[in-house]
Amino acid sequence: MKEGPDIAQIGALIGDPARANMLTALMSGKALTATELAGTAGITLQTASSHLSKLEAGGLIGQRKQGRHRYFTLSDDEVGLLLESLMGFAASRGFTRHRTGPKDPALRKARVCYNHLAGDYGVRMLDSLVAEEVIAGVGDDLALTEAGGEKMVALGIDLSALTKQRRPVCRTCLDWSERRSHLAGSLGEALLSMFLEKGWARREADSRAIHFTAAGEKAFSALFSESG
Amino acid sequence: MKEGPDIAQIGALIGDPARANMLTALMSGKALTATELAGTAGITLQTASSHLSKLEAGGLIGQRKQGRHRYFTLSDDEVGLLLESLMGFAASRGFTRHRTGPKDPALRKARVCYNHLAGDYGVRMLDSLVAEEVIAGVGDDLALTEAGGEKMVALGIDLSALTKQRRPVCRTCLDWSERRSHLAGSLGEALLSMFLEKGWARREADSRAIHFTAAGEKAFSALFSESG
DNA sequence: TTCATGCTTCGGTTAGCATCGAAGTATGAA
DNA sequence: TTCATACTTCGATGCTAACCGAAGCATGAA
Repeated sequence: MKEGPDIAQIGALIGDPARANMLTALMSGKALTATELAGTAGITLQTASSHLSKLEAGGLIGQRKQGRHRYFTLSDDEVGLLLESLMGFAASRGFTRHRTGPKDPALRKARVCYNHLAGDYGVRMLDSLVAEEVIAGVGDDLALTEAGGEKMVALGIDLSALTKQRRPVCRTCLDWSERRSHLAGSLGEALLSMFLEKGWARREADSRAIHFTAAGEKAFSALFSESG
Repeated sequence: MKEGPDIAQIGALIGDPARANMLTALMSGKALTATELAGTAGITLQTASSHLSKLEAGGLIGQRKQGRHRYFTLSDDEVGLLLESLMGFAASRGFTRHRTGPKDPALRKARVCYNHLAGDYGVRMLDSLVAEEVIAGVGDDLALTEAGGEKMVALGIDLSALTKQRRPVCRTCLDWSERRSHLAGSLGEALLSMFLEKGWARREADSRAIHFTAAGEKAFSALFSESG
């Protein structure tokens, strides 16, 4: 009689290179079709289909049909957090797949972590939010302060929509490149959406990298300065 | 050219049932021999040896020779944190290996998480430490307050020894049964050691469960009351 | 209806790896 | 030295699962 949950099954799900590549691609937060995922994994459509049904059975991904396409996404934030922490661990043990390519600095600066901002910018943002006492709490039990809520509303965040959701508004996510926490949760998602909508930043195609415009950099730094 | 660290390799390492069982056994924090680990995994010594060398090559475990024995342990806190978070995720997706056996409530109440206290008691302890402002901080960047440090010294904790180590003094670890954070890091380890040394609690054999004595319960509750 | 696209299912092949028996090495005890 | 214990290495086996070709199903366009 073994104790506790079975980590071998999820390990095995993530342990296959093709599946790991698909999951990493889905960390971009985009909904991708089976064909696209097969491409990034470098396998045929049949094989990809088999992998996708396994991942879905394991609760790691979900799909929604739209016409004759099937769009796959990670199931929820939890999966994103787990994958990001696995990446951090992998990096700490020297499991890398690349010879530190040209994309690498961009990824470390700012990238999508499923649905929120990660990398140097993500960590700096959380640091600033804490320093300004917009967010308070210990461990993963973060919460918006009252004054912080007002600031977010002033920024144009629809706070009531966020709090209605079942998932947490604020949550930490261990950044693999910075090895410190950045902000996840529905607020983290809303802030990234805001950056993109306001044109402060745009997503790179086929990558998790986020590129800030010059104006965006300025606005971001003004809002989330290091001094708080 | 794939981006980021390679999560497939660690996934594969953890994904084999025999290896997962060994790692889970090592979450007890005890140093175990190859023979013992082979027993818990239900495999022969040869097979276990092969698995152990793979885990060691992957940086998940380390060994120290002592006479003709080889004692294996998890490499460091990081591995423990990762495994615990994997257990939480596995539990959330319904990957369990047991029919909620009799040991289960004991594990959820108090157990070893590699080298610190987890379960209901672990979470309550961190809550109390935060409420009493012994510990402050956001996300994983926890720190002892000045007053908190004095309290720990009063309890008999050798604070200078803890701060000399390279690893963090305070750290959060996501509890798989409570789905909230408990205290890890060198302080978390020191506190658990103290409980065991003072006879407040003892470890169950062949299990991660921790059993508190009646006197221990009382002392623990007095120190870490919910009201703070 | 006819054709094209997107994806799944089936069947058969192949490769990798977990497994164990047997032999080899190292440490300690007698 | 001799034997026993603890573990590793080698070699062979067998099973699983990843993989793809081919066929089937569903949706949409013409």
